[in-house]
Amino acid sequence: MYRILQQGIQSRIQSLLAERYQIELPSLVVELPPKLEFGEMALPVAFELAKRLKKAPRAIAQELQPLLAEIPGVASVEIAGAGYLNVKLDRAATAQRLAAGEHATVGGEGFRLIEHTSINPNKAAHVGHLRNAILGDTFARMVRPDAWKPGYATGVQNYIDNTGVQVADIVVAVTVLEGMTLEGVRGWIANLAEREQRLDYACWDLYARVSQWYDAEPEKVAERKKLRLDTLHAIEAGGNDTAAIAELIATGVLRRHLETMERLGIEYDFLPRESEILHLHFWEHARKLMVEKGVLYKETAGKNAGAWVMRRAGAPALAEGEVDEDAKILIRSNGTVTYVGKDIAYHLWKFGLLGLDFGYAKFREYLSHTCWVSTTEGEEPHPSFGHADAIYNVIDSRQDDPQTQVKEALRALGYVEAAEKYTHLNYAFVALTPRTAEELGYTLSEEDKAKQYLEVSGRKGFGVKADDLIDRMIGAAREEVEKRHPELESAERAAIAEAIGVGALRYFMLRFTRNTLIAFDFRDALSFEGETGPYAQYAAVRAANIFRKAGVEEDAVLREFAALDASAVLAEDSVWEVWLACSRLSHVLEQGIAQAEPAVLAKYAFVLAQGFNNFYHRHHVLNEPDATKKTVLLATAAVARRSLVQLLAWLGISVPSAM
RNA sequence: GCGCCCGUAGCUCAGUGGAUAGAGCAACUGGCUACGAACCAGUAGGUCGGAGGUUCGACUCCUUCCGGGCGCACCA
Repeated sequence: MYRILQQGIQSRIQSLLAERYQIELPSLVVELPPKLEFGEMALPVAFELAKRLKKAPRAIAQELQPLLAEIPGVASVEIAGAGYLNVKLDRAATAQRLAAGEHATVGGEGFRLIEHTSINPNKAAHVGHLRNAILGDTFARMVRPDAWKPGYATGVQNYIDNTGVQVADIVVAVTVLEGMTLEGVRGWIANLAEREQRLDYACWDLYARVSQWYDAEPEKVAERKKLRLDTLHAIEAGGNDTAAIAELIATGVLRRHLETMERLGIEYDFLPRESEILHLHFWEHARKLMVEKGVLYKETAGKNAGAWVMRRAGAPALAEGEVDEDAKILIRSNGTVTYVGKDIAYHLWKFGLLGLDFGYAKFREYLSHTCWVSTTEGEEPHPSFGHADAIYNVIDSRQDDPQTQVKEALRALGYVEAAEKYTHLNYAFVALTPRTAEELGYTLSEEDKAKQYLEVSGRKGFGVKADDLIDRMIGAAREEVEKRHPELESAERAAIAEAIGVGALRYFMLRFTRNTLIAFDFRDALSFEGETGPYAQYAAVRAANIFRKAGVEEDAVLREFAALDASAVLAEDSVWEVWLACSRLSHVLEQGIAQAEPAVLAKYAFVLAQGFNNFYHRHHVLNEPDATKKTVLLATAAVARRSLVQLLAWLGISVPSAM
């Protein structure tokens, strides 16, 4: 609603300026003033014009003032300071439109592909993976179509590197360290399942063990590393027991990852696997394309002689005969492809530029849709997943370089538009505070204890496992629910605790902007007070409680409200502030999408909840003697609750039945 | 060496070139016979890492320096 009014005022001013001064202002700043006494919208436009018109800002503001005051929805315009134009809205009119559900639409054409999670399937997911998945899932919720917005057609995929060296490591661990055969592995997995033990947890320890084992005896390092490489090659080749073991473990661990993520409401549409990129020869096609266009060339001199390379983004032009030793190697001298090479092929596929497609098979059924996995053969019919118009890769900032390289390959191949629609949704990694590391039972060196944070490492088995964290969050919520609501049935208490625990976790991962490094600490994460998910949930629950106790329906209240003159009640700032905050919903969503920054919404959820809690405390709705005022207060609660529930849904946070 | 990110209250973080730099936590004061306090009100807490520059105006842009982190492999 705020956005609609804002757009109206913007276009009005733009046409005014064009008429009067023949000035084109493509973008116009309209900001929310720091205090309500300055109105609802502040325009510093007079400052901007002062130089171009060679007039004092205040004089310009005075000229614009009466013209702005005529805009529908605007109650008054004041000039403040050196030339701010402060707009006050017609509160009652704005509130009526808001109550009727009017809001700016968000959405557009084109298929958007969001890739997130992408955990190597050789160990349990940890807290760093949670940040990735929660960021990606939230962004998908912000963008995709739903009951509130048309949105953008969206596909969510989770890339599975099932043939990488990490998988080879876990195969070495079970075959060499544990001495299992293919049959043995099958039995082991079945046995774990019977005892309800998590395969990914078992692999977590094995992976850490085998990583140490490689380097444990100096004279055997070369031999063991060779074993690892041979294992990797056997997996890549396929059609042997080693590959079968890898497949069993990778798929088993992948299923666990999907279970873990589903606990947080995170689902996927498609799981492209590296094994298919390999077996369907994606790279061969990409290579041909790149060689044809001269993007990929064989280096003949210098340190990279014999390898096939590609120039880096922004590399300076070369003189005749000069060698670019900084070029990125895509094919090693021994003929094998590097990670970036495979990634280029995969991204050509994403944009439908490769001329090849995966086979597709059903992998998992969610309540509302199917998740597909890549295969060589595949089944028909299947949905289409490539041919994206825009892509978003949720990948940690440590991959900035390779990501830039893939984008550069697209650009160099002439796919400039695709390169521009390629967003690396990057974020800083998650580390652990020394205190939390010690709490988890790791022994730290004095040097480590002094650090601000410690980097998690799957290889070292150092980190907080995702399921453990989720268990703890829900457990902590459960304790609170038991205390507060002993009267409720156990199943309901469990459901409430789950909503709160998950809400707290998701909010915790979203409240930091993407490039803020999170030093994870249990004490912070387990807090349910202040700027947290439960705080926002609580505000929504309180609003719902009003209606439960009053025994009236929100819709009925809003209908009644539509027939009222609410201006007297809305003149009270403590009431109007809630409406104003709610009116910014689509504005903030649009902003969050434009910046690809879910933290914008998380922050806003807190502000909205805070506004409502404040209102709740100042106005005792059910005891209100004046009938008109009571209806307006009820409508305020209804709109606040509706806005909060919608906003939290985009954050993947549900509102429990009680708190 | 080159590239990217960060430095804001005791701690954790917000802050599209614009008004007196804001929250949460922690500390201290106060508020439940209420739509249940997972809440609210208040107090205290700042050379926005340092120095220059651009601008009517800089936490925000530029330069430089100082701290901290990450990335730049014929590892994946």
